[in-house]
Amino acid sequence: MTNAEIAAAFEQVADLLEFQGSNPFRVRAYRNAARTIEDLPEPVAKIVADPQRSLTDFEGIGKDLAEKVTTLVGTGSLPMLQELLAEIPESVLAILRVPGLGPKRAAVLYRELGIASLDELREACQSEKVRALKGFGAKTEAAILQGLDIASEAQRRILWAQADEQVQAILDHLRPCPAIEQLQPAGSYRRGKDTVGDLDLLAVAKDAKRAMDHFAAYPGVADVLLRGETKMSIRLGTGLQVDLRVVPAESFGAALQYFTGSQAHNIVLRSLAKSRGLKVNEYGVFRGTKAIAGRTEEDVYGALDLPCFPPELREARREFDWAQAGALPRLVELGDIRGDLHAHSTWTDGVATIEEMAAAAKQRGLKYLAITDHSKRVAMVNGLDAKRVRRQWAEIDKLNARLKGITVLKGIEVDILEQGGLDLDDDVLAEADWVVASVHYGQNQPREQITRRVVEALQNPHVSAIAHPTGRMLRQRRPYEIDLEAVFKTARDYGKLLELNAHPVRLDLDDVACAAAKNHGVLVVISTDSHRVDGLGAMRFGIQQARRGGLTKEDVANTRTWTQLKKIVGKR
DNA sequence: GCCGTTTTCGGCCCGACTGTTTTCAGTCG
Repeated sequence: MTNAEIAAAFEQVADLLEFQGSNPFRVRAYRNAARTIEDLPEPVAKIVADPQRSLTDFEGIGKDLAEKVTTLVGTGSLPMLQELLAEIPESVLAILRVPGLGPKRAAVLYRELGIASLDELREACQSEKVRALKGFGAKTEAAILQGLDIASEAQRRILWAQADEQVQAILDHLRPCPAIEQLQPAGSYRRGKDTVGDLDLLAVAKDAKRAMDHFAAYPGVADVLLRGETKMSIRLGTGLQVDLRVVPAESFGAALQYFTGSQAHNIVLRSLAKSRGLKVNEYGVFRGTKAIAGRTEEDVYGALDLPCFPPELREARREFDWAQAGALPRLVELGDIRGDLHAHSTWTDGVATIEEMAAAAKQRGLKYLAITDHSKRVAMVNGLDAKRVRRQWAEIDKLNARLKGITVLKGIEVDILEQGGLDLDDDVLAEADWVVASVHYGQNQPREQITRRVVEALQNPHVSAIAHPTGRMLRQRRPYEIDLEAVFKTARDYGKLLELNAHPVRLDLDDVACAAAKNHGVLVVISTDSHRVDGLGAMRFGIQQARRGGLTKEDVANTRTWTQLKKIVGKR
């Protein structure tokens, strides 16, 4: 069983227990354990199999949950979960996803009216049976019906890049408002999560009412969900929910800290404060009733003797341990990047010439750019055979002779063939500065076969890196199945790199995988896989993920000069 | 169910908003 599957089982247990009205802290214990396991940089099965190690060493996993994990790994199922499912139909869990309905009310609906599915819920609301229940009323009934519509509207998380567009548009709308003095987006958007569920905006305003009126007048607003003194929620026509909070200037830092989250990070922070006789809320840090911090985030963390964590690290993973040890990693930054090592040109499916790409890279301050067009197997895009790639490289040599301030590397994105092996002969690859290998075909093969192909490619002396190693290549396609553990191990043993493809919809090496690579001592290379000049701008998406994975400048290969880098990958 | 510079019991983050209440429970983040 994979970590994700084990985590999902625990999440389901938590949902069911919550529905049953169990001790909320017990529910939280299951959710915490699910998170811990999901974030683990190695397969939990490996830890279980190792007699030297114990699952209870991990945060939030005690004796009981360690046993349950062992059961799940060994048998693939969990008796406790089966028992819960025998008592409660799985379909009721969908009801918990309806906005405004939590475990308490869902349980009343199930107990009093036998409602066990979304369809039954809609039916009961429409026939006005729900309003008769104690604690419910006509307004609640209407709210549930509206919530049902939202739930069925595939209300899923959107990609960070899509959220970014909407954030910028809203900020542009809000900034001219004279009542607003400070404005800052928070939430998972600020933490740079690969996907965003809703947006949180934070403002300091002379006049909260005017600020909210201005917010409500944003042309993209479809619906005002709620509006109070300090908080207002709207839903955009795009389906995205946006919350605006108005806070006093002396609380701005505390509010920014609080609304940036994550929730798990805040829980740890507040517990820590409590153990020191302090209280943290969105208005500040308090000793008794006296505020001792709140204006800036630095003050808030500082009052607790903590460094101001970069938002990307605030996930209650390891940041508090790092801070305690005084060893918070200095995360990689966009400015550290010296070169881009995956780009296409008009020779295959790119839309810009090599020279145009090089000029754009130089303009972005890069010192080198590898042109890695496809090899011949990708016939659809006129992939390069030995003859054409050599012609391209001769042209790059000529180009380099007249370019100043940037070096174009002679690269290739060589296909890892279905039956194994690479799409170009070793004598050709040997002439390249930079070789990325990737799986484009045979993605439905069994896990062992794909793993073998990639591992074999990593063992080829001419290969520099594997592109999209987790197989998350296209948004709409399911990633291929691969034994990442084996890939990390081989990459480490052979001194090869794994590529974090920074395309906004192709986040192939996510934050957890980045952390795992680091854990295995494997360097990551962040590349944009650009097919056009503005594609080079996607580097920032990759940086975000790498930062979330705790990667420093040293963990990312393309922060090196090309001279340093080619020693790492053993090129001439 | 986890956890321990108040350690094996008794805690577990904290506040805003809403609707149905007549002082508060439920939900959300």
